Amino acid sequence: MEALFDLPSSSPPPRSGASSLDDLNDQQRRAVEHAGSPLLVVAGAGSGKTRVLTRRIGYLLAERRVHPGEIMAITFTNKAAAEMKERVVDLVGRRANAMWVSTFHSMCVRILRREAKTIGLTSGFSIYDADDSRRLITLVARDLDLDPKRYSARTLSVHLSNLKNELIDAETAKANATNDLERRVAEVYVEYQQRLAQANAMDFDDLIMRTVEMLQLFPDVAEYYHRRFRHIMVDEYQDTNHAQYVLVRELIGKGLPDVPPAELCVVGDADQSIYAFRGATIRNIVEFERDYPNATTVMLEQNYRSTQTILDAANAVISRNSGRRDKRLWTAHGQGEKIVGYVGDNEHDEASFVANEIDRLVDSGDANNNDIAVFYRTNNQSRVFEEIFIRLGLPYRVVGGVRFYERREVRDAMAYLRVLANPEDTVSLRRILNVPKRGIGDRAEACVSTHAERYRTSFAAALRDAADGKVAMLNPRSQRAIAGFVELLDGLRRFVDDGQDVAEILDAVLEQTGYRAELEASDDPQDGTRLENLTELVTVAREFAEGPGITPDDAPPDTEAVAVPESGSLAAFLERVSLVADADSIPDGDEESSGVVTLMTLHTAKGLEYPVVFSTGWEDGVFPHLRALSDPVELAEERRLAYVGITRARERLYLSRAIVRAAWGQPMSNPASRFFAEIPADLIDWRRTGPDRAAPTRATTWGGRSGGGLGTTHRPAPAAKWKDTPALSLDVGDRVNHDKYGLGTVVATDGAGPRATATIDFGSSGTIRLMLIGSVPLVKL
DNA sequence: GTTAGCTTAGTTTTT
DNA sequence: CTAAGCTAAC
Repeated sequence: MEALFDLPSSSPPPRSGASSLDDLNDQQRRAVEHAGSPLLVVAGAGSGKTRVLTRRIGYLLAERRVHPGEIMAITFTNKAAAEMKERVVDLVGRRANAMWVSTFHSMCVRILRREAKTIGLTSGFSIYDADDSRRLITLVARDLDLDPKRYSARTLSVHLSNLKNELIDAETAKANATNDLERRVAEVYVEYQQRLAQANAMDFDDLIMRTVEMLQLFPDVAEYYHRRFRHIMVDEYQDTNHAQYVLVRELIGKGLPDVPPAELCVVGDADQSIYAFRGATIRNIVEFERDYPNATTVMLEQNYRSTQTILDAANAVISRNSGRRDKRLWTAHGQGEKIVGYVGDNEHDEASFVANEIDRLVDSGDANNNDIAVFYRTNNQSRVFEEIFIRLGLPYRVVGGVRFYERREVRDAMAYLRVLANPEDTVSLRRILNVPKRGIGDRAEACVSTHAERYRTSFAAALRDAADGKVAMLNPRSQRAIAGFVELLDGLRRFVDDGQDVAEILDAVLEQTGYRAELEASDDPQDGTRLENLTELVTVAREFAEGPGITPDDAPPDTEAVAVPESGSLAAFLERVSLVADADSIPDGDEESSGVVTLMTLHTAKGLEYPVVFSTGWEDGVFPHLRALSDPVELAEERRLAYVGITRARERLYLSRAIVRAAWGQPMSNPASRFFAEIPADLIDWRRTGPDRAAPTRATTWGGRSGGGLGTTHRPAPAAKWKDTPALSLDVGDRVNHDKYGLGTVVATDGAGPRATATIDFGSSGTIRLMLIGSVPLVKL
């Protein structure tokens, strides 16, 4: 949350010789100096890409006489944007503030608010996040009588998002639908967009799509931006989706007689693309040279972060992905320590190994807690680590998981604020209609909703009608409750009209709605935490309101009439919160967070680095994830995730797995991650390779890819496609032999395809549930 | 209209 | 196992 208040740091005087490039390597320097055609910087992990970006900006300003106002730099996170701006300010001073350095989304919001009139919007529109969007989809799907099993809000939401990421609008989707699912999705899409418009709201994907739409539809608007922005830079280009790709093209322009296309510089690493599941296309970076035929490419391969051992492991793993641009990271740092491997009997054993090892490293003075990070594939894996860390009194911090702004109580409070700012915000309005309980139940809500539909009016207007007794079938008790609610909102809105600050408004909301009182009266221990979170939110709001007068983008007052919300205002607060998820709460070694071990998913780890990294849960079915095992495309993405994980480590890397891990309450035995076999054996020092008693025979029928866990010699996995399913089809009663557990009898089977499992009685070795995926070291006798 | 108990379905998630 | 969503009884 701290990122909410990142202010431009008080600028030290510009360093003399801001444009001296002596401290850059040849490639970095080429990237900084390149001029005149589109530039792709392929920046391997740890190769100093942020440095190149900021220095390039500094160079543009100092040497090429570019005005800061002509530069737009786009990132994916607010944190990255704030960091970049800060570094440029350090380099060239305050005038850097005239640049636009922001995320795709906040840049679009800024443009959309400025041009709201052009496309028939009110500038105070709400921004719906995934949760809001899903709620609206649920409402729409229900109204369309869709079977919630076949068309879950989740599924629909994924499809809608994909369409928007491809810039396909509702009508086109409808016209092009070829099967039942597509037709249904298109129907939902059409209705959903209507409801969004009615609620004066946009979802995240709309922000991009509508900006593109506007630039394409209104050449004069586009021309304004073409004239203004002469340099466009995009960070993490491998994470852009199609819509963002087109947006960049539109911002650059095709060139006019007196306005050549803007100069483009993109930076990225296809090997670190791990967000394909959200629409990111590796294509954008891979095909850059085709998209921009006169483009220049610079490759940054020298790594300034890790030891050669770590880089060798990373190179070896990622080289298994096909169709990639070959790129080999190297360092001048030297070989360094071997990677430490560990095989635990179960996840608790694995976690205590990690904890003990951390203890040892800290005791011996090799590391501080805050030098250390523990990575895992999925959030639920953090639990075992937390348990043992608590037991041992090891200070830690979990990044991610349920985020502050996603907590129910915080969302409820924010929904009130949103309704106050945008009365038509239906999703927020319906969310708080009966929260806290005030006797407006499903039935009453349905009556109001029906009324709104019949009279083609908004839900908000229908609510007022209900309060006035104009809604059919509504019982007097509900009518009174609704009247009370409408009055409550009107009362609260007066605070807004009086120009009270966000904190005061929020406080009034919590007080007058009885939300706070309800939590205080509760004896549910969870409610205590909820109360704390709300207090925290009030604090956040207060700091925001009292913050020095800067606009949400840290932008200086624009000379043009820009519809940026007034600083510290309710609208500004809402915008900030909508566009900042607090993934920025990552401890970065400063006072507040020193001495704390950091736990996070591999995804969250991207862009970070730690002297000591524990990457855990290296098991087929966990990492790579079960859902990726049977799909080569998804498997390739998991491999990139492994690459990201490995390259986060500066000096020491630990890779571990557990033989048995509880999954959904049941113990599951997972084979070693196939990625183990992709790391040259001589890079790993196995601290433990499995149960001490085990001296199993290797089964060879399916390749025996038991990973390094057996401590056997490294054997490279065959390059391409593994048939993971059906690996082995078993029935109750079958006799089997397992590498580790020996002879057993199948007592139950469950699931099909990649999810098939068998519960097997191994006699003295116990009864264990196994996944029947390709690499399970099991043979049917 | 509310709530307790049941069923069901479970990656990752920068905005 | 756990959280969320739904049905059945207060």
